[in-house]
Amino acid sequence: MEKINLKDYAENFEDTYNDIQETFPKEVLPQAIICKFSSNEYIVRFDEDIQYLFFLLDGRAKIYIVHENGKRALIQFLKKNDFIGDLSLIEVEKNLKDVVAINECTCLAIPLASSREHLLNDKLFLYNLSRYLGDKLLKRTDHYTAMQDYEFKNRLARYILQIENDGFFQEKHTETAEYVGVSYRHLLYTLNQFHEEGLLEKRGRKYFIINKEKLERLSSKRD
Amino acid sequence: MEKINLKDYAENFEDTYNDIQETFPKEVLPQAIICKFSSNEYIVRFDEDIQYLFFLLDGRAKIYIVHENGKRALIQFLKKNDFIGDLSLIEVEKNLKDVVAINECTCLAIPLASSREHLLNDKLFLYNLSRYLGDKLLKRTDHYTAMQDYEFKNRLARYILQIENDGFFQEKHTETAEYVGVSYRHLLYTLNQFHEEGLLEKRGRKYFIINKEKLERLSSKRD
DNA sequence: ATAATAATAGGAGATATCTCATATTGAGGT
DNA sequence: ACCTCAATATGAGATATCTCCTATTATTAT
Repeated sequence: MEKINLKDYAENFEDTYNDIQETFPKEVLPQAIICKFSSNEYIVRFDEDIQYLFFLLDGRAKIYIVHENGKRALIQFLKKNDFIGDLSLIEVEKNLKDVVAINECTCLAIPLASSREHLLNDKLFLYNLSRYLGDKLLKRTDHYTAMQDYEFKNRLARYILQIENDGFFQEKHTETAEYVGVSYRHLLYTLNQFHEEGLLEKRGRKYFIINKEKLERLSSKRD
Repeated sequence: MEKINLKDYAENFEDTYNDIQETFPKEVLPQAIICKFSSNEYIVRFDEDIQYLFFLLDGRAKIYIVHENGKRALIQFLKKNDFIGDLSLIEVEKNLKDVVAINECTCLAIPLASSREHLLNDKLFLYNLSRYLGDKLLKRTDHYTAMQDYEFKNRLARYILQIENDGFFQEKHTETAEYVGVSYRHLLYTLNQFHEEGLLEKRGRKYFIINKEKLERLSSKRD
């Protein structure tokens, strides 16, 4: 992890810095720094205290919950403008999560010890935080209730459409399996099935969507 | 649904009224009323606009999410001091949920139209709302990730211990099945299995826990 | 009180999904 | 460039869980 002075960062990324100034009360910024994490680096570990509230400025990361039985579930992908440590800030978190950078991640890091009080006394920040948490709650609920009410091929179709890029589905299968909550083996079975049914085509190790309509039908219906 | 004047209610339930005054900014209370819902009555319907922010003062209710494929999932049980309509208040909700009273429910009802602005400008209320949402997010995540990482008998053991009363498990099987996310049929299989393994005993139509330790072991481990 | 509806209960068979084993290929570190 | 570890791929067999059916009790509503 590499630390950068916020001032130095601000000079090179004016637009992002403006966003930051609108999101956080000005009292906390003097203490904030920029942290850069490299791919696969842990931003937060489930068994260590968290010292900062992070705000993701660039890059992608993923949150895992670690269970006592050793299994872990990928519960969310993080992107620009997501918080890390929001639940620790408001002190409701009991079990921390693992947060791992997927590619290089640039984060604003606000020290909790010195800034908590400022943050929790800022009306606008609290309002935004509520909305952020509410939105997260809804998305997570949708994700998980879908697991319960749709069978896997429907959920997979949905996920592919959601994360597809230029018609290509190129997520790591290991990660996909953890996120959609099935075994790696079964994911491959279903991907093959999609292939045989003429929904996807394999190009190198990526899959290309060749029948988007059918995929869309599958994603929202039974079938 | 029966409406009661807040003043009248306050006279009979002083303690609860004190709680209310601490939870909500005083500007909104003059417009608030008390609503009583009877057992199985809908407090909110997924296809109708919500006009009030409700705060549950007494009784139990349950939230369902309704999916396009017709299935619905019980996502949360509500009890005293839970909000209903919190996500609509902050306007992040897209798909409403069904909320159904389990027994008689008494709610404080605050009209959204006239009170939204007051609520969202009150620092203390926003702080409490954030904590409430954060806590809800954590609990819901735990519930659902457990579905993914533990097999059903573990989850059922956990649920029984969580909701047991004086050693009796007496929830409706239909509701339990919807909440823990398995078919009614499979729930019965597993309950019978617990019976055969000497964990539960059937008394009338309730189950009585006769080996709590073993149930606890089952609830947190593989096995 | 009686009909109607919801909850409990269990049988039989189908299948979605898992576990374990094994081989091949790709990427990161020194 | 070489080694190691992670990711991809697939087979075979086991099982957790589902769907559909049919009775028998409770509850609720008229």
